[in-house]
This record gives sequence, C-alpha cells and structure tokens, in this order.
Amino acid sequence: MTLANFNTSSPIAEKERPDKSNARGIVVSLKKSGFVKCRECSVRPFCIASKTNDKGMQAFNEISNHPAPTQKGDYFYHQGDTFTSLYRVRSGAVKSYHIDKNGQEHIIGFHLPGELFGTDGMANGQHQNFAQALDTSTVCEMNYEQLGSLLKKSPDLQQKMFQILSAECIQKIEPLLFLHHRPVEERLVTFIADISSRYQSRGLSPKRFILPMSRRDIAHHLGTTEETISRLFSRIQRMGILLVEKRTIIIKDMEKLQASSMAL
Amino acid sequence: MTLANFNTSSPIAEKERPDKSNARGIVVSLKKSGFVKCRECSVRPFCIASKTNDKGMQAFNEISNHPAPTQKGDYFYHQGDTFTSLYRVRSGAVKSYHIDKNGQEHIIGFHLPGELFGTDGMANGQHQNFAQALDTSTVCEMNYEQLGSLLKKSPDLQQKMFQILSAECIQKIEPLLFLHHRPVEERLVTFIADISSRYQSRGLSPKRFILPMSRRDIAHHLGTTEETISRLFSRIQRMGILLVEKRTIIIKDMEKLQASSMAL
DNA sequence: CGGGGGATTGATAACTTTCAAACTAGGTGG
DNA sequence: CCACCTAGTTTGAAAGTTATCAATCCCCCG
Repeated sequence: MTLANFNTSSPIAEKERPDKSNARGIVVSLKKSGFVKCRECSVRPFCIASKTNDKGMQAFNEISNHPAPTQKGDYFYHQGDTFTSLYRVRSGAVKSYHIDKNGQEHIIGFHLPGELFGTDGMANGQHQNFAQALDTSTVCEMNYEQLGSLLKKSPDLQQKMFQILSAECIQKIEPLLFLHHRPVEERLVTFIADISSRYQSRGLSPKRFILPMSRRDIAHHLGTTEETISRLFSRIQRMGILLVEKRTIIIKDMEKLQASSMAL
Repeated sequence: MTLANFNTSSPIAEKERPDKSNARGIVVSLKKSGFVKCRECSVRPFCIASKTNDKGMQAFNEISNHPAPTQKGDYFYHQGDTFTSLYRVRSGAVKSYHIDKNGQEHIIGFHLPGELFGTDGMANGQHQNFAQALDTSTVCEMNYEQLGSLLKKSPDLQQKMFQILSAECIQKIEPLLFLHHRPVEERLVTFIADISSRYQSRGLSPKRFILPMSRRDIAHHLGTTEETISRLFSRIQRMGILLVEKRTIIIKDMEKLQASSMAL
C-alpha cells in the first residue's frame, strides 16, 4: 500500500466536508501492528507511561497504539465522534478546532510533540472538536476504556493521571481565558513565547523554530484576523524582537519578548 | 457569637490586601460542627454525593464540611494558597479571579448555587485564583485528599468523578475560549443567556433574576470595560430583548436573546 | 443631608476589521 | 522549461468597534 492516496484532498477541502475514512481507516487497520511502542517511544520522557515502573509500562504498552503516520490535513477525530481514546503527539503537529452553530471556526489549540490531545471527548463521550494534522504526524493512541481499567488497578497511577489531566485542563486552558483581555499584539507575543517554551521543554531550540500553522490558524486561535496577525508580525519584527520569514521564527530579543508577553 | 465581625472589611479592601483570617478562621473552627450535611443539603440533587447509594453518601458526608455562611467580600481561598478542598455553592454566589503579574484582574467565572469551584488548585496543589463571595453564601467543602481515598475504594465513583471534573474543565471552560472571538454585544447576550439557563437548571426563574456581580465584574469576565457593558445593556434594552434595572434582569424576548447569543 | 461606590452617558482617541489589491513560492500542465 | 495557477501572506485605505477620559446620576447608608 502506498501513501499516495492520502494526498488527494487538500486541508481546506477536508475542512469543508470532513471525511475521516482515510485517516481513521488507517488507524484502525494498523492497530497492534508492530510499530514502536512505549519502550522505544521518542516522547517517552514526557509520557505518563514513563512515570511508572516496568510492569506499568508494559500495561501502558498494551493499551497504547502507534498508528501509521498521518498526512497533513487528515483527521484523528471529528467533532461529534464517539470518544474512544486519548492521544499524544510523537512527531509533527495537530490542531484542535471547533465549528460552532454559525459555522464559525474556533481554534482551541495546537498540540506539539509530547503533548496530549483528545481530552475534549472525556466530558460527555463525544468529541467537542476536530483534531487535524497540520503536518505529517505520528501519535500514540491510548484507549480510554482500557486506560480506565488500568487505573482502577493502581490508585497511585490513578492519582497521577488525575493530576496530568487536570493540569491539561486547567493550567493550559484557564490562562488562555484572559489572554483575550489584552490587545492583540500582546496575545501574539505571548503565543510566540509559549510556543518557544514548549519547544524548549521538549529539548528543541527555543530561539529558532518553524510554526506548523498558518496565519489564519494563529488568527483564529487568538480571536482576530489573518491580516492583523500579519501586520503585527511586521511590527514586532520592526521593533527588533523577532525575525519573521514566512513560518520561520527567530527570536532576536528573548527578554523583550518575555517582557511584552502576558503573565501566564 | 455574632456575625457582626464579618462586616468589618469591604470587598475592595479585602481584594487589595487579602486577609483570609475571618473567612477561613470560621471555616476551620466549625469543622464537623453539626451544620446540615449531604442528606439534608439544598443542592443535593446536583451533587456527586447523590449519584451514589446510602453508604456512598455516608462516606461523602464524612469528608464534606458545611461551614458557616460567608459574608460578601470574604474569601474561600487565595491565589497561591495550598489546595486542600473542592467546594460546591449551596447558596449565594462566588467569583473566581486571577491577578496576573502586571496586577491586572481577570475574572475566570462565577459560581452559582449547585456549582463546583476550587478545581483551579488540582493541577499543581496551589490555587491559581482567588475565590470570593459576591454575597452572603454557603458552600459545601470536600477535602480533596479524603476524596481521593474515597475514590480509590470505589472505581465506579472514581469514574463518575473523572467525568464530572472533566465536564467542569472542558465543557465549561473551552466554550469560553471562543466567546472572545465575537463582538462584545454577542458576548454579553451569551453571558445573560448562560446565567439564565444555569438558574433554570437549578429550578429558578430563567426570565427574571438578579445578577450577583457588578458591571465591572461582568466587564472583566468578558474582557471589556464597565462603560461598554453599561452601553450595551442600554442598547439591548432598547432592542426590546431585556429589561435592565440595575442588577435585576428581566428577559422580554427569550427567542431573540438565544438567537443573538453564541453557540455554546 | 452628605459621602461613596456603582452605574450611566458623552466625546474623543486608539485599535481592529473589512474590503481590495498585490505579492510569493510551490506545484501543474503545456 | 516556462507560464500559469493557487493557497498563503502582506499591505493599504476606509469603516466600525471599543477604550479612555471625564462628567453626571443614582441609591443605599450612616
């Protein structure tokens, strides 16, 4: 089987009339296929599985699934899908977005390597958002039901999972709430500073990186328009804080960046 | 003991230099004091304790504490406090707000009777926000450590708690994220519609209620200023959707209200 | 009656969106 | 191989929204 058929639909076309057959079909058909699992995982140091012992890791291994790489534009799940699994990004990048009743797209967040996503389905068993690959991406998929059974057996692990999930939900989302109380320039600076620190915490360069998302995605995430984002990148560059070349960002003055960014 | 000494500090004074001695002092001294507990609780139908059997309720009763009423302006906890408990509002109203490194106040949310608060401390053991009574309020305080022990013993309860908490975290907070992507008038209309439905779900009138919070609180919650809120209330009233008399809201045209409000 | 916080209203300034146009880089087909 | 096409991005000008500063009003309470 070739991967050629992954490319037949553009991200936009996918977005307008989401069709999960390609992305999900692969996920399902490659279950337990023999791809690398927990022990060899590239993001292992950032995974809950690493917070347990060998036996625990073995258990995680059982419920985890490393499906084949997903192509840019493919979906991990759709808004309204039945919630079955939590995911962790191993490589690439994923965006979560919601389409409201007026057809407006709202970007909930971006998931970089090592980060968790899929929690939007935990509340009522249905995913509230779409999760779409921004790039060729690989993930780890953990079955939630099996995860539940696993946690029932280990109170300690359960406690840790509680912690991790509440951190995901609260520490990551609540600060975003009041991002929107500030002018857009500050939001953008904060966004860049946040991406930078997330790359750094994964051992990548905090001063030079490539944004996996479009200007439009950034705009929708920050609650503004792509034109405004573009203008502000220009302005921030003129101020000598960043060097912006399309999606490549080089931070020239990290101190000024952090000083202008919001308290998170 | 009288309650007179509760009134010595105004909400503002409390806010500027928070002093928890009165509110928390009472909480501690009345622990296990004989106030009504789960079985007689007014918000029992909305509490997790009601989702279990008599024995489970007994267990909840053990870890729950119904402290004396808290006066307007008093704090349940402060930003930075060690996290010990989750709370549920029994009567009155509570606001959660965060002060960022620039001294700016951000209102995370308002908690009405039956609603949970305190989850902002779960992530790292420290409260991220202040929780302050907007009015004379009574709460139910559940010790988190004891709750954890309780959950360890009952996988089913654990599952339910997971559910409830993720619903709190995700269903309530994520939608707020994209509220801020819309003009302020829409945010305000949505805010009123939300309060209305929350009162309704607690068996109170959805068409006529009194807002427990000030214009400034609403403004800070919606990411705007009190002047703008005031102007918009006037405009929405001129449109015949609401009748606004200070903090009393009467919804004249519920359909128009919901049509103008955002998809949540 | 006077003080004071909360709320409202007005005028102006600042910011952001909208509509339009042009530019860029990568991919396509002749 | 080049012209063309397209999505993504940038820039400009005008319109719209919101913040800011300032003044006034209102009502509760001492």
